[in-house]
Amino acid sequence: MAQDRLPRDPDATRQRILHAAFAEFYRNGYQGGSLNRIVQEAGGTKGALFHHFAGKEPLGHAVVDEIIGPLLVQRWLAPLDGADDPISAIQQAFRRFIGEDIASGHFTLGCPLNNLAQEMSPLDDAFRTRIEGLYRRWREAVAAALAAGMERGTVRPNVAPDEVAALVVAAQMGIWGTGKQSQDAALMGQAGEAVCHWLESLRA
Amino acid sequence: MAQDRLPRDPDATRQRILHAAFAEFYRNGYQGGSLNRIVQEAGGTKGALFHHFAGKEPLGHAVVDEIIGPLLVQRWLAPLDGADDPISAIQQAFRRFIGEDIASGHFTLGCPLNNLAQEMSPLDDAFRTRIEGLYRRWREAVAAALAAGMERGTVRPNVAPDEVAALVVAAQMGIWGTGKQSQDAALMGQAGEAVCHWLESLRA
DNA sequence: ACAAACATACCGACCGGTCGGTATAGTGGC
DNA sequence: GCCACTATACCGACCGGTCGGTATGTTTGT
Repeated sequence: MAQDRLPRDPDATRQRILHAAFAEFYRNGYQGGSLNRIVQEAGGTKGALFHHFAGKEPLGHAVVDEIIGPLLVQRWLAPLDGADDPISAIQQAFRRFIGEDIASGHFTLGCPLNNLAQEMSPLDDAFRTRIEGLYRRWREAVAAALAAGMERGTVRPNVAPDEVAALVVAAQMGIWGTGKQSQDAALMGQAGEAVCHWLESLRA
Repeated sequence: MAQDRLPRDPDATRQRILHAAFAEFYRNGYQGGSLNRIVQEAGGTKGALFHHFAGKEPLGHAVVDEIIGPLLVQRWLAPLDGADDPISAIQQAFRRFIGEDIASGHFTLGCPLNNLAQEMSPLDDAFRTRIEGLYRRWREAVAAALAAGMERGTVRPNVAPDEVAALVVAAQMGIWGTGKQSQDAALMGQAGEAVCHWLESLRA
């Protein structure tokens, strides 16, 4: 049979499947996401998917570890690294990514990490633990940056870094959730501004 | 055949199915929720379910309208009615319901309204619109209470009620989402305290 | 150098099972 | 007797996952 197969490239195939899975789960959730649609979107087959991933669940874990995790670091953790003024850094991140997700229209799909977190946490502890690790790193990074800011004198001395970090992350969940639910960009922006005003009140 | 003869009571049957559906969707989501499990839990059959509801989607709508809606009113809207001091009323609601949901263990399942909102908003506009109506009422009630508080002199004059209301509701989503994700009651309580401290800063 | 032998990458038909939904028969209350 | 109500058997669609098989490297013996 004269099959015109694509030239072999296992890594690229794996990445195509992984990105298709991310998009499918982002749109339809993990439970609602279909492996058939994923392989179709990736231009591959079930055989290829099950060659690279042991099943739907390991595929979901790989999406968290290899796609969503790095995305979180890039968006929310990297800007805090060695920031003299953590409050401004957090404000800038909120304003920038709310703006970007509104511009791209992605805000109607919410936050990929939060989507998976809300769907899977009560159902599958392996998912929950993986996701919790990411959120914990996030909260710890915010708290550490605030504590450093208190040392440097850019953050009010009587704030509790852990408490503020818990609300910063919770607010991100809620704001992206608000955008996804309402599909109202202005409302999402309003909630973001409210966070920025609250953070402003924490300056030294 | 010796059937255990339940007395016929259509309204009670409908309510049993409705409450079983609420519990099933609360635990497994709408897409992951199974009609077979619902009728089993309700002690009924598919025939009874499809007699009282035209299908899964109308059943989901009824859960929102007849169960979740009243729950929202009772928890978050009623305490604001004619409150002289809206900030204290909101703080009390956060502290009370975080405490109740931790005590009951329900915090690991998140907020029923937010769960449905996050799952269904991008998938089904009929769901989204229904849920959005509830959230809009909530935000409007908070904003109105704050505006009234400004009139009475219990709220700082230079706050934007709409903005604060957007963050109050977003924070509720995020805090219940944090509890569901982390399954860490202390962390959820911490985030709640952070909201209360923020609200404190808005007093006149 | 070259082919046999093996490992990897991929294909797509097919599996059992569950899903939401339907058709129809039986039953109790006005 | 009628009809709202409930029960049961059943449907096609789709699910995640499996499997036999094939095409494409890579290694190895001579």
